[in-house]
Order: sequence, then C-alpha cells, then structure tokens
Amino acid sequence: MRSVTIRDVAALAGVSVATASRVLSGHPATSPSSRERVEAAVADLGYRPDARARSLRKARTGTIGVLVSDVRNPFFAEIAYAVERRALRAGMATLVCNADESVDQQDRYLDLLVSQRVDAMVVAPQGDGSGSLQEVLGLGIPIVFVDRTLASGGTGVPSITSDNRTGLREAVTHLAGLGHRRVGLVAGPHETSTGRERLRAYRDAAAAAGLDPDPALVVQGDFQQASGAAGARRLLDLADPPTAVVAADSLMTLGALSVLRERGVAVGADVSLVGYDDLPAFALATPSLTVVAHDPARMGALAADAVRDLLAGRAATSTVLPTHLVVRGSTGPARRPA
Amino acid sequence: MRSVTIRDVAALAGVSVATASRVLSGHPATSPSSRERVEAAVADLGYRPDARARSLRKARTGTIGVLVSDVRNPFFAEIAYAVERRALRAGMATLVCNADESVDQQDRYLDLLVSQRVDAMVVAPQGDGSGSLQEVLGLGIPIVFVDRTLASGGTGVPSITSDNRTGLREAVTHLAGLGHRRVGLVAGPHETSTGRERLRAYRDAAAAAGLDPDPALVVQGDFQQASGAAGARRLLDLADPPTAVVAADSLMTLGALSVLRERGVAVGADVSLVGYDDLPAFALATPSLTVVAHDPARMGALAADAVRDLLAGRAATSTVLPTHLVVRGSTGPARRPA
DNA sequence: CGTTTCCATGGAAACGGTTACACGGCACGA
DNA sequence: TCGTGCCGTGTAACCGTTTCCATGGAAACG
Repeated sequence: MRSVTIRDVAALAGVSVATASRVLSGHPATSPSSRERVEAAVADLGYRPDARARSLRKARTGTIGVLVSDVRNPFFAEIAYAVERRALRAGMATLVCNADESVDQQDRYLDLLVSQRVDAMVVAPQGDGSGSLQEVLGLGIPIVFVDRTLASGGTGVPSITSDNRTGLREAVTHLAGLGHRRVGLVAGPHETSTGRERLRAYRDAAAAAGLDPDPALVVQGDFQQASGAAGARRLLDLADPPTAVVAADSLMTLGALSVLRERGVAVGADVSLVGYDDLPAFALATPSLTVVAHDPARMGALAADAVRDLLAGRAATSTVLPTHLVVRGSTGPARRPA
Repeated sequence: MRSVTIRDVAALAGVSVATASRVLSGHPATSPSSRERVEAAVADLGYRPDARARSLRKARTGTIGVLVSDVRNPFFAEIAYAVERRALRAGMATLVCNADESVDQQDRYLDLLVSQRVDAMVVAPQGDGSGSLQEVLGLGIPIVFVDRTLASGGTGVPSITSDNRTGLREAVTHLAGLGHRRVGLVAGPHETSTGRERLRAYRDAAAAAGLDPDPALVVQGDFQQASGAAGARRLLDLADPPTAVVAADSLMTLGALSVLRERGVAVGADVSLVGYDDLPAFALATPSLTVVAHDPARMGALAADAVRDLLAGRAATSTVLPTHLVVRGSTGPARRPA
C-alpha cells in the first residue's frame, strides 16, 4: 500500500508534476483548468503532501523545537502550550521535549532537534552550556532561551525570563516584616540560572533585613516535588527550625506543603510558607498560599514572538518579565519561640 | 553557510558516500580503516545527519504523534510525558499537540501529523470521528486511542482507557451512603467518550441508589476550569441546591472548588465534593479532596507499548485500567435541610 | 502581418540521505 | 592452479517534493 504521491496526482489530472506542484502550493501561474483537475485528483486520491520531502527541497521545515525541563510541571506546560499555540497560528508545528532536569537528556534532545532540522528552538537550558548546547549554539540555528539562561552570560541568545530577584526579595522582606528571623529556603539546582538567582536574591534580602544568616537554613532541591518534601523535612528537623519557609518553584512548594500537613504544622501560624508560581490550586489550598507569581503564558507567547522575529531575520529582544508577591493566608506573624 | 552533508564527510574521508553512509548507520561491511577515517571526518566537520532525508528513503520517520486535548491539564501532561519517555527509550521522537477540546483544532493537527508522516499516533479523540479522524483511520497509520474512544465503537483501534463507570459509581454510592439525596454532577462534553460514560454511570448509580433524579442536577461542562466554576454556580443557585457535587474531570474540579470557597461554603460539611483525577494538589487542599483516581502515567506507558506492538506488526491489546474512589475529607454526611 | 511579451507548461536537476547491484581482490578448498 | 565465495567498496537509482530553465502558443503591439 504505497502512499499516494504528487506523481499519482499529476498522472490522474493529466498534467506534469511541476504543474501539480504549482497548483498545490498556490503558485499564480496556473490555468483554471489544470487547477480544477489537480484539485479533483487530490480529492479523489486522498493525496497528502509529504512535509519531509517538501522541507528537504525548501530551506525550512516549518517546525520549531521546545525543550523544557518537565511538562508535568504546570509552569512549563503553560509555556509549551503558549508557544505551541502561537506557532500553530503561524502554520508551524511544535516538537515538545522534556529534559527532565538532566543535562544528558537535554543533550540527547538537542541532537534530535538538530537532526530533525527544526527551524528554531525555544529552550529552558540546563547546566553551564558545556555539553551539546554550546555546540548547537554554534550551528546558527535561531534559539531563544525561556525562563532560564546560561551561566556564561553573553551568548547573544535572546531570552525571555522573569525577574527572579524582585519576587524573592519581596517574599523575604514580607516575612521579615512579619517578625520572622529564621527563614528557610528550599533552593533550586545550581545548574539553573533560576536556581542561582533565587538563592542569591534570598541571601541578599536576608542580609539586608538582618535575618539569621545560618547556612543550614538553605537546603538544596532539584525543582521536583520529592526534593521539596525532603528539604522541608530537613528544615523542620533542625535543632532550631525556621519559622518561615520559601520554596523556589511550584513542585517543591507542593512537596513542602505536603510535609507541613503530614506533620500537622499549622501553615501560616506555626510556620509560614511562601510558594513559587501561582498555580490555580495554590489559591485554593487552606490557608491559600502566599506565592511569588509570574506569568508563564506570557513568557511562552513572547518566546514565540522572539522566534518569529529571528526567523524573519529581525533581531529579537530579550525581555525580563516582572514577578510579584501575592500575599495570602499562608504567611502570618512569627510565633515567638516558647 | 550550507550545512555539511554526508558528501562532505565522504570527500574528507576519501571514501564514497555509500561507504560513509554505511559507517554512519553501523552497517557491518565496513573496514576498520574507513570507519576510522569517516568518524574523524564527522568529528572534524561537525556533521549532523539529516533525519528528514534519511526517513524519506527509509520507510520510517522515527517519530510518533501524541494528540491530547490540553497539556495544561495535568492528567494529559502526565500521559504525554509517559509516552514521550517510553518513545525516547526506543529512539523515537514525539510530536505533542493540543487539540484544545476542539474538533477543528484536532483536525488541523491530524493533518499536520499525517503530513509529517509520523510512524504512529497516540490520540485522545474528540467528537464522533466525523472529521479528519475517520479519514486518517483509513490511511493505515497505526493509531492508539488513549483515555477516550470513539462513539462509533468498533473501529478496531486499540485503546487504553480507564474504567470510567466504576469510579463514578463508587462516588455516587459513597455519597448516597452518607445520606445525600440530591447529588449534582458537573458533566463533561458529550463529544467525548469519557464525558458520556461518566454521565451514564452517574445516572445509573443515582437511579440504583434511589437518589433524586432531578435533571437540573446535571450541568454541562467542557473539561475546562471555567466551566467547572460556572457549573458549580448553577448548581448552588438552584432553588433546591444539591448537598453534594461530583466533578467529571480535574480542571472542572478545580473550578468547582474555587466557587465553593468563594461563596464561603464549608466543603465536606455544607456541601460534599468529589473530584476527578488524583492530582497531588488535591490531597493538599483543606479539607483534602475525595476523588476518583486513575493512573495517567500507566495509561501513557501502556499506550506507548501498544504503539510499539503495532509498529512491530504485532496486534496491540486494548486495556481498561481500574479507577477507584479515594475517600478523604471533602465528603461528609448530608446536612439535613433546615 | 511580424515581432515582442507574457503565461502556462513540462523536463530535469536539485535536496541529503540509503541501498541494490556490480565489481575487484583476496583467501580458501579442490 | 583454478574456480568459488566472501567482503569491502563505488556507482547510481531512488525517496517526494520544489524550482530553474526552455518551450510553445496566444495575445498585444507596432
């Protein structure tokens, strides 16, 4: 059962493949009569053009790759969705890949995207760009970073990120204002720019507010739910546990929250919690969560716009989107130690 | 800046393209000496094989399409993730598409997947198969349905679904046992098999338990969060509102929950709520949500297995995964109307 | 009426790989 | 020594499309 090709269409329509191709791609120089017959033949045979063959001849594949860490993270799902939506409107297909917060897997997918000859990529990069990423950057494929950037700053790659520092600073300042002196942080991986920036913002803000600089208050997570739970446990088990905890991403927030509940800690009273990302579910928790909010849908849309610009040969502008603290019920006055 | 082709590699290595190709694809009939030189040339030039060109000649593209309704729905995100993971292990790439609960968009993506010549598809189908879907089924592309099936049953397409009826029946029976007589349902769209089956199970179970058969207790949703909120509002605004509500998917559960909270209704006391899908966040709500649970990760993995079987020429088996009710705090004894 | 212009068309060369086929050289057994 | 067979290699066809170029006819113009 060989699939039907443009040759079959041309034969049935009684024209050459060249003419058939012209009709199919809307070339103006075609007579109404051949247009009509080709279209009839297409309908008759159920012809479906082969995008691979087409793209082999033309310069473009009409495909863009989106490489995020984990679509199960609602934050990245939203980004991927937004990019895809915008891309579809421009007639482009989207290849969504999960790096799983692993550089190896990221490299594997970068290879894959390159060999698929995607026209452009939207990447939330892992690591310091030492692996395939650096190499791929050298290939001249239009790339836009989203959410994260590389440690080695000036790569000339446009990026759509959010202002990690402000949100986290506001969170710490807010907690300090409530009288908290020992504020814990479940930090993100050093391999990501977001992890590093949020940690740095925490440290700066904590120092500025004169909080307890105890290094034990910072525990390392990996942006996955389990590490948020583990981190929260370590913090609560300290001899002198924090009275407030900040989690550096949504999944770790979920994990931390689950531990607080499992231990019967009254969130917002015994221990205050600031989450990251404003997931719909976070507003519905009891007490509803105070969070650092940013806007993944907008990030995705802007990333798609940047890709469009790059593909059109225009320069793409990097954007840093604002973040802000949304104060809800999970943060309250520090309870004086007994 | 033309990209480097296998011809360049062959030239540099001093062999023919045939030999270069053989080395690259691991063909046994190659001498150590040419292997070595070709590999050196590849490294030297930074050669990246072109998957499109390769797949044009070979029968396969090494790509499978995953067409779900909405990756922002954690349920589908989990499915997509599981499929992708399994596919990658088999060396295949995954094209993830969002039909957005719209038949039109589904058709557009089906066209796209066909023209990309994916080797197989995993689809959560919309509608009755009247659009492109029927046509695509006729093309002989291996397809596996996931989560949903078509109304027109015997299409011979293997499917990985979950037992929608049992879970919902248990939910209704559970509520009846707690003394609820008026149980509302925020139903899913008729265009989906899951929407229909869950509605039918609700009706059957309600009848069996002798609940109030008032048709006003069933409100129509579309599996999106906003419709869950709207549905809950309609139910609460009834002259004789239900004492318990069941939502037919996770996003509508979220919407319904937000309305209950916005109105200051004590969930589990004033009104009981049964959600659908066991999202991590649902266990963390207060009170934690009683839900109908199923296993999207397993569904995705089984779908990927089914695809593997089809691609290997074996028959794929359809599976119906179990669902079960997880009783938590959001359901309680019916409050006697004053 | 002859020449120029334009337009629809077909033939054939790309695009970047794989692979059927033929061929020469070598080791082997008779 | 002479087939026989195997193995590594090269030539060229092929996958399905687009597009360059040449061509022939009709229309437009003088």
